[in-house]
Amino acid sequence: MTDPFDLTEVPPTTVAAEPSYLDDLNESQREAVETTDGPVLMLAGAGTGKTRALTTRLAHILMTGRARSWEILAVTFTNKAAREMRERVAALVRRPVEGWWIGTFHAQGARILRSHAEMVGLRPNFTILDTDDQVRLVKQLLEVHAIDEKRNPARVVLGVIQRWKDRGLTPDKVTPAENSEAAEGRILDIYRDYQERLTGLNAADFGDLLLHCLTLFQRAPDVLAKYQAQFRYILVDEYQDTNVAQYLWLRLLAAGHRNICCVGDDDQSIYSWRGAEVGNILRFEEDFPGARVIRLERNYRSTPHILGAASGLIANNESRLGKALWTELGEGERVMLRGVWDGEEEARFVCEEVEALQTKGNSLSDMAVLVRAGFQTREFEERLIVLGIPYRVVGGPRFYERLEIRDALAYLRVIVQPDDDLAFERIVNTPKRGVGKVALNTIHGLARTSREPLSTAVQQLVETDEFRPKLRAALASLMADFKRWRGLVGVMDHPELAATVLNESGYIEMWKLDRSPEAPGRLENLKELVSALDEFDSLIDFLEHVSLVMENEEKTAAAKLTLMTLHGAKGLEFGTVFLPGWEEGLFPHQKALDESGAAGLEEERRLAYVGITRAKTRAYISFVANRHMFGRWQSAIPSRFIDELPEAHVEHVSGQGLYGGASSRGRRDAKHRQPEAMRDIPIISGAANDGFSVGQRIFHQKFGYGRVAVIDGNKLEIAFEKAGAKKVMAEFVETV
DNA sequence: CGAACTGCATTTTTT
DNA sequence: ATGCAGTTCG
Repeated sequence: MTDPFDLTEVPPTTVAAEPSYLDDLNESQREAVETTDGPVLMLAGAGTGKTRALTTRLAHILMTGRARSWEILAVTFTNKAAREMRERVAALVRRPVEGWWIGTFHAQGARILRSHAEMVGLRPNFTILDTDDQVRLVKQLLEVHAIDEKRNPARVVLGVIQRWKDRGLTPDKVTPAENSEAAEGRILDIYRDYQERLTGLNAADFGDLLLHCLTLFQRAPDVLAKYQAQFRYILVDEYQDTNVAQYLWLRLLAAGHRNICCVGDDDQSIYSWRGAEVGNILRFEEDFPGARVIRLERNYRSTPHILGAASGLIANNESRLGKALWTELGEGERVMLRGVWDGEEEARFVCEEVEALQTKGNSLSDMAVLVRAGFQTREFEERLIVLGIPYRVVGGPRFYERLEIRDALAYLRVIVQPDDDLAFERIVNTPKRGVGKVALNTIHGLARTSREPLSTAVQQLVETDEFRPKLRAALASLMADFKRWRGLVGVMDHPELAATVLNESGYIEMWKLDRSPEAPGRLENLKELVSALDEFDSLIDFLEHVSLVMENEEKTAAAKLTLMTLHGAKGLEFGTVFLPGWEEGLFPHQKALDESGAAGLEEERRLAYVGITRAKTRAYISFVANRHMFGRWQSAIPSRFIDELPEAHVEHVSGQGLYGGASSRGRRDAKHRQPEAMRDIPIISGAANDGFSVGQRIFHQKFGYGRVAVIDGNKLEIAFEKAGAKKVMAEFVETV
């Protein structure tokens, strides 16, 4: 100790005693915090204090002066996780934390992209599309390409494109073999056009936020180098959920110093269907040679029986890194297993237990029913209503995804960005202005031929006689309204402006006149939207927030029983967890088995593992003999996962032997396909708008034959033989 | 153009 | 059963 040359006892940057925040950590957590440099894989099992380790690590890097707040990049998947990390780090370092890079992959991607948008053909104020916009765009492209939407629904095509994006594939990188796998190899064309349209719209979808970054880093090594130098430390949460694009993004950013710490649990990888690659975490040591792998195996959440049941189950999986969770908690209760006749009885059983536990002093807020699929909540809700037990269903449509909110946002978008065609199209006939398919086609046709935004096309069309007077007046008034509203930006404060727009557009009125039961709620939501605007500095700020942070702000007042999907439950914990519906076909879900085979089964098993490990003290698993699904009764057999639970940790509670009956998993007849012969070919030939001369005889689809009277640019005044004098766009006139 | 009718599929979800 | 989307009728 007194040897002046022995520096091993003295940490490089701290002089005094060890910082107190390290005291609360166990040995492996501490190792994860203090191994600041070089690649680290923190394998953190369920309930092992991973968030604590991660946030403390971040704080440690700051407090020891290894980096300043803007030099640490911390990425998460959800805004919720990002917020939690921010709050916890802020609490640890106890000083304002400005300008730091803690956020979702997408938010960070967007932040980088806004600074270098021009490198990928965008302007810095690009729009971020929501799913709705994407689907509508793909739909339009399918029409243009005359692809049968029955065989290739827009959602499916978009899915293929998104999976490509998840894998970091820009259109030029998609191989012919991959392209040929769906829709007769025509999706790549759609993908190309889709990207082109996005660029034209100055828009990016979520995948682009990362993909464009990759392109940017490749095209501009100096920009990449700048970020590599800036982010001296990188932290990644839920690494098992990263897709290839995110992996490449991280690898590029970490390439220099390799100070990257990835936290995850291969046993909790349940998102492969949306592009997550478990391979990323399994391959970490190869990707980052010399990586330190630190296992967090001490569990602070669950009793030994619960851990034993979960561990025994997950041990049936082949591809995993392997962990052995342990706990010092007392033994506790075994996992309770119950078989019942049908879903109704299952709901009754669960609710009885809920009431019994409540009587014993357990709070409803500490119990949850975790289901495989959303429809399963229905039977529980019915029973809960009968018994008057308060509950909440997590995972319904989120605030910003509601129809009325999207409509309202579309109005605001058109005000801020007049050439936001997707938004414009959404609201041009909402409320009804008499704009039908035909009128919309006309507008689209003009916009396409003259390469203008839809709103410009409409502006031009209302100066002609193309539309019947009523429609023309309605559109003219809409365009005038937009002009006026745009004039109010900066004059009126934005919540007031939003209210004005919603009122004057007739949108509010539309819902007031609507007598459906949802209408009042929708009006409520609109009010909420307007007041939400208050918290932002401008409309633009607000719209940026909405596209990236689609959040459900739930005000939790009274204690309620939680109903949600297993997927939704990841990362949460409850004293008591009910896991109903453990039947073959439902869990593991037939679709997962059909589509992904053995890998699908393993993912379902991980989902089961996630479910059990949510429980602190009690877990109930139940299954029925008969399940009412899709309007049919099906006899069911208990899930294979039930057999995989170690006997020592489970207990069958009364009501055994009710299941029986062979599984009758009816194979559906192969459906014969209907050849689709009809195609809607656009009628209007794109005749160039030049070459007209006064007196020339022409033909118009709607007004018939006539002669050109006046030529005003691309607007023509025609003396029609039957319809009289009209102003029309040259695009819609054919020479005879 | 919009309302009524018919056929059809029906997991999981974030940004 | 149910809801959605596409087609047909007024």
